Amino acid sequence: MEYAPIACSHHDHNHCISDALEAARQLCLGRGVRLTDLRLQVLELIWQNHKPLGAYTLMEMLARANTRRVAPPTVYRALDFLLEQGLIHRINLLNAFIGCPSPNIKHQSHFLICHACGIAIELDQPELSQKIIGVAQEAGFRVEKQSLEVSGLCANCASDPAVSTSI
Amino acid sequence: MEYAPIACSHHDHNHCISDALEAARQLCLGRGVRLTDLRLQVLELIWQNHKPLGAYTLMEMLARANTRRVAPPTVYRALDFLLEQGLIHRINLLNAFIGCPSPNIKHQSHFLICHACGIAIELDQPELSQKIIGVAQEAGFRVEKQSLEVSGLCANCASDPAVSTSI
DNA sequence: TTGGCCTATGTTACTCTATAACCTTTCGTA
DNA sequence: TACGAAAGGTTATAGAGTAACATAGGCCAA
Ligand SMILES: [Zn+2]
Ligand SMILES: [Zn+2]
Ligand SMILES: [Zn+2]
Ligand SMILES: [Zn+2]
Repeated sequence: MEYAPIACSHHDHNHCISDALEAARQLCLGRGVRLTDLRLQVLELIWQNHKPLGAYTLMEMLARANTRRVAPPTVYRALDFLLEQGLIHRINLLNAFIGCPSPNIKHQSHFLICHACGIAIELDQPELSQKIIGVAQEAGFRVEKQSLEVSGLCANCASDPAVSTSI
Repeated sequence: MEYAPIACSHHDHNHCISDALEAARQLCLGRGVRLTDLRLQVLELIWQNHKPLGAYTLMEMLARANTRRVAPPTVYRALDFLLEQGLIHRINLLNAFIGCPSPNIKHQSHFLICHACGIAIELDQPELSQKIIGVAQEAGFRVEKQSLEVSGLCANCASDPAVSTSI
């Protein structure tokens, strides 16, 4: 393996969570938008691990945490906010949502998705974004948003499927 | 504009349709799989233009053409077959399906999608596929399937939105 | 500090997308 | 012609997302 993405290796995930939440707080403060309790709670749930979560899974988690029913619009509105602020990405392949590790930097949505363990690894490859823009321009196309979703096996699952599901 | 994708220019679309259907017939014959009336009909409907169609839109079109109700599983089974054979692609961004112009050649699903006129332009860029595989390999990831969905404005819509909706 | 406004959340009902399960028909082959 | 497999029909239901309207909470100006 050339380099192990953090999502794909054993690591202190509490660190991922606290970093993400702190970044979100700073970002919202700086932009003058409100990171309400609900929005923060949804973001925290999404960051529970590196696997994309569906809106209805989040709904159940919210309902359990708050010991009351939570309806779809509640969670979708929070998700919409987080998407707008770039704090999460939507994985179209899975109808699911995942936290963005670098919400401060404007970038495209490029993911590696393991169909064995379910993790989604966000790529940070501006060069790839540029390449895609170049290819599009050759066709006279004006790019607004890219979504690259590569499915396959992550490093762990490729070497030992049994182990990686526990991460 | 550097080169105009056929989907994006005025062209004899009947030619697109007949080419696609003939290619499908040959491909299925060669593989020993059955291109039934229903499957052919769905493929033909999908090739109606270069815009992805949803399963429920196809259902209605089928119902109208056959003057009887058509239930979801009917169309989804046909779509599954066409997907398996590589005769169509699924656009996750739109929950919709579009005909593949080169089903004979194994390739990845790379699309430019215009949000103004709705057309989807399939890219043919093996070099881009390789680049993506390379980037994934650097993360120890074994690629099985790529889905690149770029949204923005096609050449027509970028220059004159009013015109292009009529293509 | 109060009133009013804007934003966020709650609630109900609904649409759109997709699949499970089971039955009937059709097709190719023995 | 009879049989087994594959395809299609039917009903019901799961899963994902939104519309529309009511209520609550924060913010600011008078
Ligand atoms: Zn982590
Ligand atoms: Zn994995
Ligand atoms: Zn055409
Ligand atoms: Zn267009």
